[in-house]
Amino acid sequence: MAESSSALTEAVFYILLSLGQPLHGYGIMQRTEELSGGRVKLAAGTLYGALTTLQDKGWIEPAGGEGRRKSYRITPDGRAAARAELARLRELTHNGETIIGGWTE
Amino acid sequence: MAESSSALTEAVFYILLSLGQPLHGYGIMQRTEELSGGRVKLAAGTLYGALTTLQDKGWIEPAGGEGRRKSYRITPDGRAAARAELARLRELTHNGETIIGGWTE
DNA sequence: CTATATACATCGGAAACCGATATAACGAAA
DNA sequence: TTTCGTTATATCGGTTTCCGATGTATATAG
Repeated sequence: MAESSSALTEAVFYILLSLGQPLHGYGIMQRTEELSGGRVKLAAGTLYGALTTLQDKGWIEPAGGEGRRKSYRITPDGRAAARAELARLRELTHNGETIIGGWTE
Repeated sequence: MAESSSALTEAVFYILLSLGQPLHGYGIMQRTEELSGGRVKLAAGTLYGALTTLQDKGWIEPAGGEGRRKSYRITPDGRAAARAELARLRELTHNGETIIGGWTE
């Protein structure tokens, strides 16, 4: 790939989408499954690994936590990354529609 | 992720889109860059690795080759995979628009 | 003749995902 | 009250995929 707006993985995109409001890890799992209509189920390893990576990137940050839960919130950089990804997805979808639309039918 | 329609990488999606007509490896590189408006540039390792993987999956197949070029064509399974990916992209784009559209603004 | 573009291929390293495993607290049912 | 399912976080090893570098070779343009 190697380009300006590098692709986000589906897991990361849904994690960011899930954090419109502060939410804890397990809640992100559930919200992702809900948002995707049950299609995307984050594995524990994927989620908690990504939470660390995303904090290192500054796209999410801790937002306190009640009891044993650890909540996170999305940062401005995180929102920017999600918007950039949406733009990439739109372009990709558009290209796919144009080209695949011209196949046999 | 772990789901019914597993995500294709951008590299693989563009390789499939490039093969509307039989084309050789290097041509796929160029066509991908062209189709993506210069944004996606396939690294050699990515391309030739993916060509092997995609043949193993039965999504592309050899289509002869003039001289030192090796051409490939997409198979019906390959087309199905591209269409499934397009559906996934549409859903993802739609979800992204809905949710991100509700942010700050 | 030499540099650039074409063309294929492999290698090692880095990400990212997954499933399994571990730990632990909670609430409900038996 | 004990046991089971859910909530909740975390780590580990293995697999896949990508990337950039490197290698080889031919063709073409300057």
